[in-house]
Amino acid sequence: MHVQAVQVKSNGEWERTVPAIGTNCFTCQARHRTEWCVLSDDELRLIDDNRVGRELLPGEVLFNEGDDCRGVYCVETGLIGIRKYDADGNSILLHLSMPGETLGYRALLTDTDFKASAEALEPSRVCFIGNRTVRSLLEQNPALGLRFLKRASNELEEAEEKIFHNVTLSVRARFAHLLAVLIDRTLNETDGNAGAEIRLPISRTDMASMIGTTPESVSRTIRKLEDEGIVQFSGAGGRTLTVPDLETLANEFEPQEYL
Amino acid sequence: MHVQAVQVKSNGEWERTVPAIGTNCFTCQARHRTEWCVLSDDELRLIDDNRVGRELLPGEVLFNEGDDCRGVYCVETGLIGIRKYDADGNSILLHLSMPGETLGYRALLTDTDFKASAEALEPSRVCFIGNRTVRSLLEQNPALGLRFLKRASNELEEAEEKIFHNVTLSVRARFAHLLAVLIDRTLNETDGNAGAEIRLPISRTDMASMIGTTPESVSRTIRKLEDEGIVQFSGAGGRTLTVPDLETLANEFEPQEYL
DNA sequence: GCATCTCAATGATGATCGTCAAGCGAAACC
DNA sequence: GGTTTCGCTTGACGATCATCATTGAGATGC
Repeated sequence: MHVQAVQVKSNGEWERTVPAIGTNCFTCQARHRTEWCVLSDDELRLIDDNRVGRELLPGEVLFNEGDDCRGVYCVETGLIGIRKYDADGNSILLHLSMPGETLGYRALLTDTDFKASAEALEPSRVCFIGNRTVRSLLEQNPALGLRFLKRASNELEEAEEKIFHNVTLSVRARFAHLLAVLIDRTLNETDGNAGAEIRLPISRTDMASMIGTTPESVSRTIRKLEDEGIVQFSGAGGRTLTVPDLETLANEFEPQEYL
Repeated sequence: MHVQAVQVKSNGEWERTVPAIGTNCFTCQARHRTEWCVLSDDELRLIDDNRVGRELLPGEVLFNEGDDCRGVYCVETGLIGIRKYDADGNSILLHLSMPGETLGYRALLTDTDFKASAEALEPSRVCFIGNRTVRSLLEQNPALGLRFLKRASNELEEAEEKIFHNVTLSVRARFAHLLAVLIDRTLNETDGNAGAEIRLPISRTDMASMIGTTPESVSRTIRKLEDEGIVQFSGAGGRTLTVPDLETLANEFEPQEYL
Protein backbone atom coordinates (compact mmCIF):
# COMPACT_ATOMS: atom_id res chain seq x y z
CA MET A 1 0.00 0.00 0.00
CA HIS A 2 1.36 3.32 -1.02
CA VAL A 3 1.10 6.06 1.57
CA GLN A 4 -0.08 9.28 0.07
CA ALA A 5 0.91 12.43 1.81
CA VAL A 6 -1.80 14.38 0.10
CA GLN A 7 -5.38 13.25 -0.02
CA VAL A 8 -8.31 14.21 -2.16
CA LYS A 9 -10.95 16.12 -0.26
CA SER A 10 -14.62 15.50 -0.77
CA ASN A 11 -14.98 18.71 -2.73
CA GLY A 12 -12.49 17.46 -5.27
CA GLU A 13 -9.68 19.81 -4.34
CA TRP A 14 -6.33 18.47 -3.32
CA GLU A 15 -5.74 18.75 0.36
CA ARG A 16 -2.57 20.71 0.82
CA THR A 17 -2.12 19.88 4.45
CA VAL A 18 0.45 17.20 4.91
CA PRO A 19 0.52 14.71 7.76
CA ALA A 20 2.94 15.48 10.54
CA ILE A 21 5.44 12.88 9.33
CA GLY A 22 8.51 14.13 7.55
CA THR A 23 8.16 17.74 8.43
CA ASN A 24 11.86 17.96 9.07
CA CYS A 25 14.98 16.27 7.80
CA PHE A 26 15.41 14.09 10.88
CA THR A 27 11.99 12.53 10.70
CA CYS A 28 11.78 12.50 6.89
CA GLN A 29 10.64 9.06 5.84
CA ALA A 30 12.74 9.20 2.69
CA ARG A 31 15.89 10.21 4.53
CA HIS A 32 17.70 6.90 4.56
CA ARG A 33 17.29 6.66 0.80
CA THR A 34 18.86 10.04 0.14
CA GLU A 35 22.49 10.97 -0.39
CA TRP A 36 22.26 13.04 2.78
CA CYS A 37 22.25 9.90 4.91
CA VAL A 38 26.04 10.16 5.22
CA LEU A 39 25.79 13.47 7.05
CA SER A 40 26.32 13.96 10.75
CA ASP A 41 23.49 15.29 12.87
CA ASP A 42 25.06 18.74 12.85
CA GLU A 43 25.39 18.72 9.12
CA LEU A 44 21.85 17.50 8.69
CA ARG A 45 20.69 20.32 10.92
CA LEU A 46 22.32 22.76 8.53
CA ILE A 47 20.08 21.44 5.77
CA ASP A 48 17.05 21.36 7.98
CA ASP A 49 17.55 24.99 8.94
CA ASN A 50 17.98 26.12 5.37
CA ARG A 51 15.53 24.03 3.43
CA VAL A 52 12.25 25.30 2.07
CA GLY A 53 9.41 22.81 1.82
CA ARG A 54 6.95 22.94 -1.01
CA GLU A 55 3.93 20.98 -2.08
CA LEU A 56 3.07 20.37 -5.67
CA LEU A 57 -0.12 19.26 -7.33
CA PRO A 58 -0.03 17.06 -10.43
CA GLY A 59 1.04 19.20 -13.35
CA GLU A 60 2.74 21.85 -11.25
CA VAL A 61 6.26 22.69 -12.36
CA LEU A 62 9.27 22.59 -10.06
CA PHE A 63 11.71 24.06 -12.55
CA ASN A 64 12.04 24.50 -16.28
CA GLU A 65 14.69 23.64 -18.80
CA GLY A 66 16.97 26.64 -19.04
CA ASP A 67 16.24 27.96 -15.55
CA ASP A 68 19.17 28.99 -13.41
CA CYS A 69 20.00 26.42 -10.76
CA ARG A 70 19.63 28.01 -7.35
CA GLY A 71 19.86 24.78 -5.43
CA VAL A 72 18.73 21.19 -5.32
CA TYR A 73 15.33 19.64 -4.72
CA CYS A 74 14.81 16.62 -2.53
CA VAL A 75 11.67 14.58 -3.12
CA GLU A 76 9.99 13.59 0.12
CA THR A 77 6.76 12.10 -1.17
CA GLY A 78 4.98 11.76 -4.50
CA LEU A 79 6.43 11.48 -7.96
CA ILE A 80 8.30 13.99 -10.11
CA GLY A 81 8.72 13.65 -13.85
CA ILE A 82 11.80 14.93 -15.66
CA ARG A 83 10.97 16.16 -19.15
CA LYS A 84 12.55 17.62 -22.21
CA TYR A 85 10.52 19.44 -24.85
CA ASP A 86 11.10 19.39 -28.57
CA ALA A 87 10.51 22.22 -31.02
CA ASP A 88 6.83 21.30 -31.49
CA GLY A 89 6.12 21.41 -27.78
CA ASN A 90 5.94 17.64 -27.41
CA SER A 91 7.73 16.29 -24.40
CA ILE A 92 9.86 13.29 -23.70
CA LEU A 93 9.66 11.89 -20.19
CA LEU A 94 13.26 11.09 -19.38
CA HIS A 95 13.04 9.96 -15.82
CA LEU A 96 10.72 9.38 -12.88
CA SER A 97 11.94 10.70 -9.56
CA MET A 98 10.75 8.83 -6.50
CA PRO A 99 10.87 9.88 -2.86
CA GLY A 100 14.46 10.11 -1.64
CA GLU A 101 15.83 11.37 -4.94
CA THR A 102 17.59 14.69 -5.12
CA LEU A 103 17.14 16.70 -8.31
CA GLY A 104 19.31 19.40 -9.77
CA TYR A 105 22.63 18.33 -8.33
CA ARG A 106 24.07 18.07 -11.81
CA ALA A 107 23.25 21.64 -12.79
CA LEU A 108 24.70 22.76 -9.49
CA LEU A 109 27.96 20.91 -10.05
CA THR A 110 28.50 21.80 -13.64
CA ASP A 111 27.42 25.34 -12.91
CA THR A 112 24.99 25.42 -15.76
CA ASP A 113 21.25 25.88 -16.14
CA PHE A 114 18.80 22.98 -15.94
CA LYS A 115 18.88 20.73 -18.96
CA ALA A 116 15.35 19.46 -18.42
CA SER A 117 12.12 20.40 -16.69
CA ALA A 118 10.70 18.87 -13.53
CA GLU A 119 6.96 18.52 -13.01
CA ALA A 120 4.85 16.78 -10.40
CA LEU A 121 3.03 13.71 -11.71
CA GLU A 122 1.41 12.95 -8.38
CA PRO A 123 0.79 15.27 -5.45
CA SER A 124 4.25 15.65 -4.03
CA ARG A 125 6.23 17.20 -1.27
CA VAL A 126 9.65 18.53 -2.14
CA CYS A 127 12.32 20.37 -0.16
CA PHE A 128 14.54 22.99 -1.70
CA ILE A 129 18.11 23.37 -0.49
CA GLY A 130 20.09 26.37 -1.71
CA ASN A 131 23.40 26.30 -3.56
CA ARG A 132 25.33 27.83 -0.71
CA THR A 133 24.25 25.15 1.74
CA VAL A 134 24.97 22.28 -0.61
CA ARG A 135 28.36 23.63 -1.60
CA SER A 136 29.49 24.09 1.95
CA LEU A 137 28.40 20.57 2.83
CA LEU A 138 30.24 19.14 -0.16
CA GLU A 139 33.41 20.85 1.01
CA GLN A 140 32.88 19.85 4.60
CA ASN A 141 32.07 16.20 4.05
CA PRO A 142 33.81 14.42 1.16
CA ALA A 143 31.59 11.38 1.60
CA LEU A 144 28.65 13.40 0.34
CA GLY A 145 30.33 14.00 -3.00
CA LEU A 146 31.11 10.33 -3.33
CA ARG A 147 27.48 9.46 -2.68
CA PHE A 148 26.38 11.77 -5.44
CA LEU A 149 29.05 10.28 -7.63
CA LYS A 150 27.55 6.85 -7.08
CA ARG A 151 24.12 8.24 -7.89
CA ALA A 152 25.41 9.77 -11.10
CA SER A 153 27.13 6.52 -12.02
CA ASN A 154 23.95 4.58 -11.57
CA GLU A 155 21.92 7.08 -13.53
CA LEU A 156 24.49 6.92 -16.28
CA GLU A 157 24.26 3.17 -16.40
CA GLU A 158 20.49 3.48 -16.61
CA ALA A 159 20.70 6.02 -19.41
CA GLU A 160 23.09 3.90 -21.44
CA GLU A 161 20.90 0.86 -21.05
CA LYS A 162 18.02 2.95 -22.29
CA ILE A 163 19.96 4.02 -25.36
CA PHE A 164 20.87 0.40 -25.94
CA HIS A 165 17.28 -0.75 -25.61
CA ASN A 166 15.93 1.97 -27.87
CA VAL A 167 18.04 0.79 -30.75
CA THR A 168 17.96 -2.96 -30.22
CA LEU A 169 14.44 -3.67 -28.99
CA SER A 170 11.05 -3.33 -30.66
CA VAL A 171 8.29 -1.06 -29.39
CA ARG A 172 6.60 -4.07 -27.88
CA ALA A 173 9.70 -5.19 -26.01
CA ARG A 174 10.44 -1.70 -24.78
CA PHE A 175 6.90 -1.27 -23.52
CA ALA A 176 6.99 -4.58 -21.71
CA HIS A 177 10.25 -3.51 -20.14
CA LEU A 178 8.75 -0.19 -19.05
CA LEU A 179 5.84 -1.97 -17.39
CA ALA A 180 8.21 -4.28 -15.59
CA VAL A 181 10.23 -1.33 -14.33
CA LEU A 182 7.13 0.53 -13.16
CA ILE A 183 5.93 -2.54 -11.30
CA ASP A 184 9.33 -3.06 -9.78
CA ARG A 185 9.50 0.51 -8.54
CA THR A 186 6.12 0.63 -6.87
CA LEU A 187 6.30 -2.85 -5.40
CA ASN A 188 9.76 -2.84 -3.92
CA GLU A 189 8.87 -5.77 -1.74
CA THR A 190 9.24 -8.90 -3.82
CA ASP A 191 5.97 -10.52 -2.89
CA GLY A 192 6.38 -13.65 -4.89
CA ASN A 193 7.18 -13.85 -8.54
CA ALA A 194 3.57 -14.64 -9.26
CA GLY A 195 1.62 -11.59 -10.34
CA ALA A 196 1.26 -7.91 -9.64
CA GLU A 197 -1.29 -5.15 -9.73
CA ILE A 198 -0.41 -1.48 -9.68
CA ARG A 199 -1.90 1.88 -10.45
CA LEU A 200 0.00 3.45 -13.34
CA PRO A 201 1.33 6.86 -12.31
CA ILE A 202 1.57 8.20 -15.87
CA SER A 203 -0.56 8.65 -18.96
CA ARG A 204 -0.34 6.69 -22.19
CA THR A 205 1.21 9.69 -23.87
CA ASP A 206 3.94 9.85 -21.25
CA MET A 207 4.56 6.14 -21.42
CA ALA A 208 4.85 6.45 -25.18
CA SER A 209 7.40 9.24 -24.87
CA MET A 210 9.43 7.24 -22.38
CA ILE A 211 10.00 4.45 -24.86
CA GLY A 212 10.29 6.71 -27.87
CA THR A 213 7.04 6.03 -29.63
CA THR A 214 3.49 7.42 -30.03
CA PRO A 215 0.38 6.99 -27.87
CA GLU A 216 -1.29 5.16 -30.74
CA SER A 217 1.44 2.59 -30.93
CA VAL A 218 1.20 2.13 -27.17
CA SER A 219 -2.53 1.57 -27.42
CA ARG A 220 -2.12 -1.04 -30.12
CA THR A 221 0.65 -2.75 -28.22
CA ILE A 222 -1.54 -2.87 -25.13
CA ARG A 223 -4.30 -4.45 -27.19
CA LYS A 224 -2.04 -7.22 -28.42
CA LEU A 225 -0.55 -7.91 -25.00
CA GLU A 226 -4.08 -8.08 -23.55
CA ASP A 227 -5.26 -10.43 -26.29
CA GLU A 228 -2.39 -12.71 -25.41
CA GLY A 229 -3.29 -12.57 -21.74
CA ILE A 230 0.06 -11.16 -20.71
CA VAL A 231 -1.27 -7.98 -19.13
CA GLN A 232 -4.60 -6.40 -18.35
CA PHE A 233 -5.56 -2.75 -18.08
CA SER A 234 -8.66 -1.70 -16.19
CA GLY A 235 -10.09 0.99 -13.94
CA ALA A 236 -10.44 4.69 -14.59
CA GLY A 237 -8.45 5.70 -17.64
CA GLY A 238 -7.22 2.13 -17.94
CA ARG A 239 -4.66 2.96 -15.33
CA THR A 240 -4.86 -0.19 -13.30
CA LEU A 241 -2.32 -2.65 -14.58
CA THR A 242 -2.63 -6.34 -13.75
CA VAL A 243 0.07 -8.81 -14.69
CA PRO A 244 -0.86 -12.43 -13.91
CA ASP A 245 2.68 -13.71 -14.43
CA LEU A 246 5.71 -11.45 -14.28
CA GLU A 247 7.86 -14.13 -15.87
CA THR A 248 5.81 -14.06 -19.05
CA LEU A 249 6.12 -10.30 -19.20
CA ALA A 250 9.88 -10.52 -18.72
CA ASN A 251 10.17 -12.91 -21.66
CA GLU A 252 9.03 -10.08 -23.90
CA PHE A 253 12.25 -8.16 -23.44
CA GLU A 254 14.66 -10.84 -22.22
CA PRO A 255 14.81 -13.15 -25.20
CA GLN A 256 14.70 -16.64 -23.75
CA GLU A 257 17.78 -18.76 -24.25
CA TYR A 258 17.41 -21.44 -26.84
CA LEU A 259 19.74 -24.22 -25.91
CA MET B 1 47.12 18.56 -37.27
CA HIS B 2 46.61 15.57 -35.10
CA VAL B 3 49.75 14.20 -33.47
CA GLN B 4 49.90 10.46 -33.68
CA ALA B 5 51.95 8.70 -31.08
CA VAL B 6 52.13 5.56 -33.14
CA GLN B 7 53.20 5.58 -36.75
CA VAL B 8 52.82 3.09 -39.54
CA LYS B 9 56.12 1.57 -40.56
CA SER B 10 57.01 0.97 -44.15
CA ASN B 11 56.40 -2.74 -43.79
CA GLY B 12 52.80 -2.07 -42.77
CA GLU B 13 53.15 -3.09 -39.16
CA TRP B 14 52.28 -0.69 -36.41
CA GLU B 15 55.27 0.73 -34.68
CA ARG B 16 54.90 0.04 -31.00
CA THR B 17 57.60 2.41 -29.90
CA VAL B 18 56.15 5.61 -28.62
CA PRO B 19 57.86 8.99 -28.67
CA ALA B 20 59.45 10.04 -25.43
CA ILE B 21 56.64 12.48 -24.67
CA GLY B 22 54.15 11.51 -22.03
CA THR B 23 56.05 8.61 -20.60
CA ASN B 24 55.11 9.66 -17.11
CA CYS B 25 52.22 11.45 -15.47
CA PHE B 26 54.07 14.73 -15.08
CA THR B 27 54.94 15.08 -18.73
CA CYS B 28 51.73 13.47 -20.04
CA GLN B 29 50.34 15.74 -22.73
CA ALA B 30 46.78 14.86 -21.81
CA ARG B 31 47.31 15.58 -18.13
CA HIS B 32 45.65 18.97 -17.91
CA ARG B 33 42.52 17.52 -19.45
CA THR B 34 42.22 14.70 -16.90
CA GLU B 35 40.51 14.65 -13.55
CA TRP B 36 43.91 14.13 -11.97
CA CYS B 37 44.84 17.73 -12.64
CA VAL B 38 43.59 18.65 -9.18
CA LEU B 39 46.20 16.47 -7.49
CA SER B 40 49.31 17.72 -5.74
CA ASP B 41 52.71 16.66 -7.01
CA ASP B 42 52.99 14.11 -4.25
CA GLU B 43 49.63 12.66 -5.08
CA LEU B 44 50.42 12.60 -8.76
CA ARG B 45 53.62 10.76 -7.95
CA LEU B 46 51.54 8.08 -6.26
CA ILE B 47 49.77 7.48 -9.53
CA ASP B 48 52.93 7.64 -11.54
CA ASP B 49 54.56 5.03 -9.32
CA ASN B 50 51.63 2.67 -9.55
CA ARG B 51 50.41 3.03 -13.09
CA VAL B 52 50.99 0.48 -15.80
CA GLY B 53 51.27 1.78 -19.34
CA ARG B 54 49.94 -0.17 -22.26
CA GLU B 55 49.75 0.30 -25.99
CA LEU B 56 46.86 -0.92 -28.04
CA LEU B 57 46.47 -1.48 -31.74
CA PRO B 58 43.13 -0.85 -33.45
CA GLY B 59 40.78 -3.67 -32.54
CA GLU B 60 42.62 -4.62 -29.35
CA VAL B 61 40.42 -4.88 -26.30
CA LEU B 62 41.05 -3.02 -23.06
CA PHE B 63 38.30 -4.68 -21.08
CA ASN B 64 35.07 -6.54 -21.68
CA GLU B 65 31.53 -6.12 -20.49
CA GLY B 66 31.19 -8.22 -17.37
CA ASP B 67 34.89 -8.10 -16.43
CA ASP B 68 35.77 -7.31 -12.85
CA CYS B 69 36.96 -3.77 -12.40
CA ARG B 70 40.50 -3.81 -11.07
CA GLY B 71 41.16 -0.15 -11.63
CA VAL B 72 40.71 2.71 -14.06
CA TYR B 73 42.25 3.38 -17.47
CA CYS B 74 43.49 6.79 -18.50
CA VAL B 75 43.74 7.48 -22.23
CA GLU B 76 46.98 9.24 -23.13
CA THR B 77 46.81 9.12 -26.92
CA GLY B 78 44.59 7.56 -29.55
CA LEU B 79 40.91 6.73 -29.44
CA ILE B 80 38.99 4.15 -27.43
CA GLY B 81 35.49 2.99 -28.29
CA ILE B 82 33.00 1.96 -25.63
CA ARG B 83 30.68 -0.80 -26.86
CA LYS B 84 27.77 -2.90 -25.79
CA TYR B 85 26.88 -6.13 -27.57
CA ASP B 86 23.39 -7.47 -28.18
CA ALA B 87 22.31 -11.10 -28.25
CA ASP B 88 23.23 -11.51 -31.92
CA GLY B 89 26.77 -10.25 -31.43
CA ASN B 90 26.10 -6.88 -33.02
CA SER B 91 27.56 -3.98 -31.15
CA ILE B 92 26.42 -0.49 -30.32
CA LEU B 93 29.12 2.11 -30.05
CA LEU B 94 28.08 4.13 -27.03
CA HIS B 95 30.93 6.54 -26.65
CA LEU B 96 34.27 7.65 -28.02
CA SER B 97 36.99 8.22 -25.45
CA MET B 98 39.59 10.80 -26.36
CA PRO B 99 42.98 11.46 -24.75
CA GLY B 100 42.55 12.72 -21.21
CA GLU B 101 39.50 10.61 -20.47
CA THR B 102 39.55 8.14 -17.65
CA LEU B 103 37.55 4.94 -18.15
CA GLY B 104 36.15 2.56 -15.60
CA TYR B 105 35.66 4.99 -12.75
CA ARG B 106 31.97 4.15 -12.63
CA ALA B 107 32.48 0.45 -12.17
CA LEU B 108 35.04 1.24 -9.48
CA LEU B 109 32.67 3.48 -7.58
CA THR B 110 29.57 1.37 -7.81
CA ASP B 111 31.67 -1.70 -7.07
CA THR B 112 30.26 -3.61 -9.99
CA ASP B 113 31.66 -5.18 -13.13
CA PHE B 114 32.05 -3.26 -16.37
CA LYS B 115 28.78 -2.54 -18.11
CA ALA B 116 30.39 -2.17 -21.53
CA SER B 117 33.52 -3.14 -23.41
CA ALA B 118 36.40 -0.86 -24.36
CA GLU B 119 38.34 -1.34 -27.57
CA ALA B 120 40.99 0.69 -29.35
CA LEU B 121 39.79 2.33 -32.56
CA GLU B 122 43.11 3.95 -33.29
CA PRO B 123 46.57 3.01 -32.04
CA SER B 124 46.41 4.18 -28.45
CA ARG B 125 48.40 4.51 -25.31
CA VAL B 126 46.57 3.90 -22.05
CA CYS B 127 47.65 3.86 -18.42
CA PHE B 128 46.13 1.52 -15.88
CA ILE B 129 45.75 2.67 -12.27
CA GLY B 130 44.72 0.10 -9.71
CA ASN B 131 41.69 0.26 -7.43
CA ARG B 132 43.74 0.65 -4.28
CA THR B 133 45.57 3.70 -5.59
CA VAL B 134 42.43 5.42 -6.85
CA ARG B 135 40.52 4.75 -3.65
CA SER B 136 43.22 6.14 -1.44
CA LEU B 137 43.45 9.28 -3.57
CA LEU B 138 39.70 9.74 -3.45
CA GLU B 139 39.82 9.61 0.33
CA GLN B 140 42.87 11.82 0.53
CA ASN B 141 41.73 14.55 -1.83
CA PRO B 142 38.00 15.35 -1.90
CA ALA B 143 38.45 17.57 -4.94
CA LEU B 144 39.18 14.51 -7.02
CA GLY B 145 35.78 13.04 -6.31
CA LEU B 146 34.13 16.30 -7.24
CA ARG B 147 35.99 16.36 -10.52
CA PHE B 148 34.73 12.89 -11.34
CA LEU B 149 31.28 14.00 -10.31
CA LYS B 150 31.45 16.79 -12.85
CA ARG B 151 32.60 14.32 -15.47
CA ALA B 152 29.69 12.02 -14.68
CA SER B 153 27.28 14.93 -14.80
CA ASN B 154 28.49 15.92 -18.22
CA GLU B 155 28.34 12.38 -19.51
CA LEU B 156 24.83 12.09 -18.17
CA GLU B 157 23.80 15.23 -19.95
CA GLU B 158 25.29 13.84 -23.13
CA ALA B 159 23.49 10.53 -22.71
CA GLU B 160 20.14 12.19 -22.12
CA GLU B 161 20.56 14.37 -25.15
CA LYS B 162 21.28 11.25 -27.13
CA ILE B 163 18.10 9.61 -25.90
CA PHE B 164 16.21 12.75 -26.77
CA HIS B 165 17.68 12.90 -30.25
CA ASN B 166 17.05 9.23 -30.94
CA VAL B 167 13.34 9.64 -30.44
CA THR B 168 12.78 13.10 -31.88
CA LEU B 169 15.13 13.26 -34.86
CA SER B 170 15.22 11.35 -38.14
CA VAL B 171 18.12 9.17 -39.21
CA ARG B 172 19.29 11.95 -41.48
CA ALA B 173 19.28 14.54 -38.70
CA ARG B 174 21.01 12.21 -36.27
CA PHE B 175 23.70 11.41 -38.80
CA ALA B 176 24.30 15.08 -39.55
CA HIS B 177 24.59 15.67 -35.83
CA LEU B 178 27.09 12.84 -35.46
CA LEU B 179 29.25 14.29 -38.21
CA ALA B 180 29.14 17.70 -36.58
CA VAL B 181 30.21 16.21 -33.26
CA LEU B 182 33.05 14.24 -34.85
CA ILE B 183 34.29 17.36 -36.60
CA ASP B 184 34.03 19.37 -33.42
CA ARG B 185 36.03 16.83 -31.46
CA THR B 186 38.92 16.53 -33.85
CA LEU B 187 39.12 20.22 -34.71
CA ASN B 188 38.94 21.76 -31.28
CA GLU B 189 40.37 24.98 -32.62
CA THR B 190 37.56 26.94 -34.18
CA ASP B 191 39.28 27.84 -37.40
CA GLY B 192 36.51 29.83 -38.94
CA ASN B 193 32.95 28.70 -39.37
CA ALA B 194 33.62 28.06 -43.00
CA GLY B 195 34.33 24.44 -43.77
CA ALA B 196 36.15 21.46 -42.37
CA GLU B 197 37.94 18.34 -43.46
CA ILE B 198 38.66 15.42 -41.18
CA ARG B 199 39.56 11.76 -41.30
CA LEU B 200 36.73 9.73 -39.86
CA PRO B 201 38.01 7.57 -37.02
CA ILE B 202 35.25 4.98 -37.30
CA SER B 203 33.60 2.72 -39.85
CA ARG B 204 30.14 3.14 -41.39
CA THR B 205 28.91 0.23 -39.34
CA ASP B 206 30.05 1.90 -36.15
CA MET B 207 28.59 5.23 -37.17
CA ALA B 208 25.32 3.46 -37.88
CA SER B 209 25.30 1.87 -34.45
CA MET B 210 26.03 5.18 -32.79
CA ILE B 211 22.87 6.73 -34.15
CA GLY B 212 20.76 3.60 -33.83
CA THR B 213 20.43 2.59 -37.44
CA THR B 214 21.94 0.25 -40.05
CA PRO B 215 24.99 0.65 -42.31
CA GLU B 216 22.66 0.59 -45.31
CA SER B 217 20.67 3.53 -44.05
CA VAL B 218 23.89 5.40 -43.38
CA SER B 219 25.06 4.77 -46.93
CA ARG B 220 21.82 6.03 -48.38
CA THR B 221 21.87 9.07 -46.15
CA ILE B 222 25.41 9.83 -47.22
CA ARG B 223 24.35 9.58 -50.84
CA LYS B 224 21.57 12.09 -50.37
CA LEU B 225 23.70 14.52 -48.40
CA GLU B 226 26.38 14.31 -51.09
CA ASP B 227 23.85 14.87 -53.87
CA GLU B 228 22.77 18.01 -52.07
CA GLY B 229 26.35 19.17 -51.74
CA ILE B 230 26.22 19.30 -47.95
CA VAL B 231 29.05 16.84 -47.34
CA GLN B 232 31.57 14.90 -49.34
CA PHE B 233 33.25 11.59 -48.60
CA SER B 234 36.48 10.65 -50.31
CA GLY B 235 39.78 8.90 -49.80
CA ALA B 236 40.44 5.33 -48.73
CA GLY B 237 37.27 3.69 -47.50
CA GLY B 238 35.46 6.98 -48.00
CA ARG B 239 36.86 8.06 -44.66
CA THR B 240 37.79 11.59 -45.55
CA LEU B 241 34.91 13.87 -44.74
CA THR B 242 34.71 17.31 -46.28
CA VAL B 243 32.07 19.80 -45.23
CA PRO B 244 32.11 23.01 -47.26
CA ASP B 245 29.80 24.85 -44.90
CA LEU B 246 29.29 23.79 -41.30
CA GLU B 247 26.26 26.03 -41.01
CA THR B 248 24.40 24.08 -43.67
CA LEU B 249 25.21 20.85 -41.89
CA ALA B 250 23.96 22.26 -38.59
CA ASN B 251 20.64 23.18 -40.18
CA GLU B 252 19.99 19.48 -40.65
CA PHE B 253 19.59 18.88 -36.95
CA GLU B 254 18.86 22.35 -35.61
CA PRO B 255 15.58 23.17 -37.29
CA GLN B 256 15.93 26.77 -38.39
CA GLU B 257 13.65 29.26 -36.72
CA TYR B 258 10.85 30.49 -38.89
CA LEU B 259 9.96 33.93 -37.69
C1' DG C 1 -29.04 17.63 -17.87
C1' DC C 2 -26.18 19.09 -21.46
C1' DA C 3 -21.92 20.81 -23.27
C1' DT C 4 -17.10 20.71 -23.19
C1' DC C 5 -12.64 18.79 -22.64
C1' DT C 6 -9.23 15.48 -22.20
C1' DC C 7 -7.48 11.09 -22.88
C1' DA C 8 -7.78 6.44 -24.82
C1' DA C 9 -8.87 3.37 -28.55
C1' DT C 10 -9.20 2.17 -33.30
C1' DG C 11 -9.13 2.31 -38.34
C1' DA C 12 -6.99 3.78 -42.74
C1' DT C 13 -3.04 5.25 -45.06
C1' DG C 14 1.54 5.99 -46.21
C1' DA C 15 6.43 6.99 -45.29
C1' DT C 16 10.46 5.74 -43.16
C1' DC C 17 13.51 2.53 -42.38
C1' DG C 18 15.13 -2.39 -41.76
C1' DT C 19 15.94 -6.71 -44.15
C1' DC C 20 17.54 -9.55 -47.80
C1' DA C 21 20.34 -10.00 -51.70
C1' DA C 22 23.74 -8.97 -55.00
C1' DG C 23 27.70 -6.47 -56.69
C1' DC C 24 32.07 -4.08 -56.05
C1' DG C 25 36.55 -2.56 -54.58
C1' DA C 26 40.48 -2.67 -51.61
C1' DA C 27 43.33 -4.96 -48.71
C1' DA C 28 45.19 -9.31 -47.09
C1' DC C 29 46.58 -13.88 -47.46
C1' DC C 30 48.37 -17.99 -49.54
C1' DG D 1 48.81 -13.84 -59.43
C1' DG D 2 44.82 -15.40 -57.82
C1' DT D 3 41.72 -16.04 -54.13
C1' DT D 4 39.51 -14.75 -50.09
C1' DT D 5 37.66 -11.65 -47.04
C1' DC D 6 35.68 -7.65 -45.37
C1' DG D 7 33.37 -3.43 -45.59
C1' DC D 8 30.73 -0.24 -48.46
C1' DT D 9 27.17 0.52 -51.75
C1' DT D 10 22.91 -0.10 -54.17
C1' DG D 11 18.47 -2.12 -55.34
C1' DA D 12 14.05 -4.30 -54.27
C1' DC D 13 10.85 -5.49 -51.00
C1' DG D 14 8.19 -5.41 -46.98
C1' DA D 15 7.25 -4.64 -42.11
C1' DT D 16 7.01 -1.62 -38.57
C1' DC D 17 5.51 2.32 -37.05
C1' DA D 18 3.97 7.41 -37.46
C1' DT D 19 0.33 10.34 -39.00
C1' DC D 20 -4.34 11.74 -39.60
C1' DA D 21 -8.96 11.34 -38.44
C1' DT D 22 -12.88 9.51 -35.91
C1' DT D 23 -15.27 7.68 -32.05
C1' DG D 24 -16.15 6.83 -27.33
C1' DA D 25 -15.71 7.23 -22.29
C1' DG D 26 -15.06 9.69 -18.18
C1' DA D 27 -14.49 13.98 -15.79
C1' DT D 28 -15.56 18.76 -15.23
C1' DG D 29 -18.25 22.90 -15.67
C1' DC D 30 -22.39 25.76 -16.54
